[in-house]
Amino acid sequence: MAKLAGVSPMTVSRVINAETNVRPATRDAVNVAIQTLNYAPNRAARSLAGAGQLRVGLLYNNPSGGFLSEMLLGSLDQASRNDVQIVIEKCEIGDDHELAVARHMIKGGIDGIVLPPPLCESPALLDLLAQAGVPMVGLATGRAGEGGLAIGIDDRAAAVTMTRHLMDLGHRRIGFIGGDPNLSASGARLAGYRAALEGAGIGIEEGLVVDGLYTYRSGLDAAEQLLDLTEPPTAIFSSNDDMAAATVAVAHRRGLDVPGDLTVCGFDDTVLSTAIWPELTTIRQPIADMARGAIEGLVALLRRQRGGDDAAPEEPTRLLDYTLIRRQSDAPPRRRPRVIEG
Amino acid sequence: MAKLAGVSPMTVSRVINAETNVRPATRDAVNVAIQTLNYAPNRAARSLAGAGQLRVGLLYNNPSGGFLSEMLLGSLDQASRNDVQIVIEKCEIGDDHELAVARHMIKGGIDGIVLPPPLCESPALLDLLAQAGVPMVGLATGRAGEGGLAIGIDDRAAAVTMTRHLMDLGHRRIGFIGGDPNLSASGARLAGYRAALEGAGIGIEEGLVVDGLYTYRSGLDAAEQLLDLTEPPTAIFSSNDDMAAATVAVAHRRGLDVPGDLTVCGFDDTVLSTAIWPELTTIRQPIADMARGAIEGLVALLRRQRGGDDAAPEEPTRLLDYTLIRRQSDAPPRRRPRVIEG
DNA sequence: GAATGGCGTGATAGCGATATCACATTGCAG
DNA sequence: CTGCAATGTGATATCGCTATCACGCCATTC
Repeated sequence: MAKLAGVSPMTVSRVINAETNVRPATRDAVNVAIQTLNYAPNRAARSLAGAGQLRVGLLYNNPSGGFLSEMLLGSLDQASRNDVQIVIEKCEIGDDHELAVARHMIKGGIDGIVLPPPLCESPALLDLLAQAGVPMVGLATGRAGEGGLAIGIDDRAAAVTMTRHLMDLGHRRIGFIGGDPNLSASGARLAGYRAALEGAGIGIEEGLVVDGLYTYRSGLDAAEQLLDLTEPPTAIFSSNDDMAAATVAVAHRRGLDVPGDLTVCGFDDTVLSTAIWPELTTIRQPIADMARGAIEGLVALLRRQRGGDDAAPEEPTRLLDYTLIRRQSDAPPRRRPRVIEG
Repeated sequence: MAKLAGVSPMTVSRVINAETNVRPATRDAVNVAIQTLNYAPNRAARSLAGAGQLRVGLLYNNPSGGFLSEMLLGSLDQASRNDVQIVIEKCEIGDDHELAVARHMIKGGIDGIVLPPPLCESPALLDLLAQAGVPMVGLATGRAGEGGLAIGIDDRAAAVTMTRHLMDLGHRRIGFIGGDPNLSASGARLAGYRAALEGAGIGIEEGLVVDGLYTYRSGLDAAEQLLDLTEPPTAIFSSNDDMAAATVAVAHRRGLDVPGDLTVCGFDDTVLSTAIWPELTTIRQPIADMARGAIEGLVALLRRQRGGDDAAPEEPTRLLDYTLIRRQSDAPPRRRPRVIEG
């Protein structure tokens, strides 16, 4: 019994059902106990006692393996806590395939849905869900849909943090590889980069900003373009790890040492960032925590609805903390080109 | 209540469960009532009172993101089909941390456990589980523990397939980067490589076989070693994708084109294999299917046990099909070193 | 400073079945 | 006719959770 650890029988139930009227401290205590005991509520007892089981959908597109597994881990963990059934489905984007899959899910009888990027930014999909009356929560995004929830990090602030970090190392010519302009996070990251530079009194040089698409290949092209400049940057800040990894590859192919000759930083802290050498300095998003929060928020919303309380959530978008993970891909710039003295 | 019609609460249960000690007259009366009321017992209540739901643990160590997410996807899918609860936990290896986590799970009351590599090859862990009487199933492995199940691919045959593929392209000097010798799969892959070469009448040159540890860094070292040979290989077959990716990086750093100057192949088809350029030709294991099979097998075993039937499974280890995925990292060898003619 | 109201928490009573044991019956031996 | 199995049936506790209401505490309010 979780009650032994915490000190309450009923309160556990409240935590499990993501009810709102539990003091955060108490909630945490219960959660710790849950984790410790590896506790999972008994379905039979729950449904016997009343509360039917909720089913939430998780529709994903094609995030990196690291993102996907963290998302799954977090969702599952929280789902088992809340005794929510999770229905997972993958979709392609385009040809309205995402809509077809979503319709399928809705017909399957889900009560709510979790959408990671880029799906959480598809207007057609959001419309469909709104019409079907299926509440949704956006994962790793800053923008909540109509009446929906969102959970993510402050991308702009994170980009500012990273850019400042590079300036603190002494860099002044910092290249930036942007992400897919259709995603709001891309704009936020670019804005952060700009703001940090301007805040330091360093002008923006448009040649140092190159667009990518978040893919390794696009990173290859972008890096080539930056390193082809007559006065190339001493550091490159890439909007995700895949493109940063590509940048490292290009640098190596050109005989540049990373981080000796070129500092490279990524964003997202995916597996890739530690799978290559040197390992990437990057920004870590707490994906698993976001997923937990997404499920929890959705459950709370659904239960509130079920209880007849139709009030919208007070705080539709929740921001979690990000972390700058420092690894081996950054260093101060060399003072000047290497010259053999003698 | 059926009892109103008949006149008994408990007796109904007896009738429903076909117990013997009910007088025919009473039984008939109850049956009539059942028919009249169109009564059906409540599943939730029954399982609450009697047989509980199965819970199986999934203990993982630190597989790549791709492996993890596929494993999760497959397990979940099957778990929801079989109405099994899954408890997931991560552990480190060493310091007996895996044992501690396993004990925790056992105390948490799991009925069986799924173990991906390398955990499925830890003797201490297998011992612990055997003593606790927790059945286990090994995932992506060829070796079943004592009385346990295993599901995987035929690593040796897969390595033969890949090696033959390289020979079909025209390669004769094929380097091999081995994996952690503590895992049985590593030995099987090496054996397959050897068998294929010998089968083609090509002798094994020991200098072409280098040990790695499945990590990117170890791949870096191994690749350097192979390419430093006075007569380097024209193709390198690496025991996993991480080391293959490292090999590509080393080749690029040395100005070698992949696959023009060097063919590189991996094993596992992890995300990494498509995250880099050129994308890797590799062997795909159907991880999700394996996970499904693992859960399914475990549930069957547990239900059989619970039913008192203590017969061991007919077929403790199941092999699934692998696939050779051809991408852009392989090509026929160049006839001879490039020479400028003129 | 007493009254009021909101909020977090605990106490209690089931949900619909089964296990277990106690209680009638009955049958038959002594 | 008494005594004691064997047999059929009911009473009760219990499974693990949630609904509901009552309680104590604190912050308002006048």
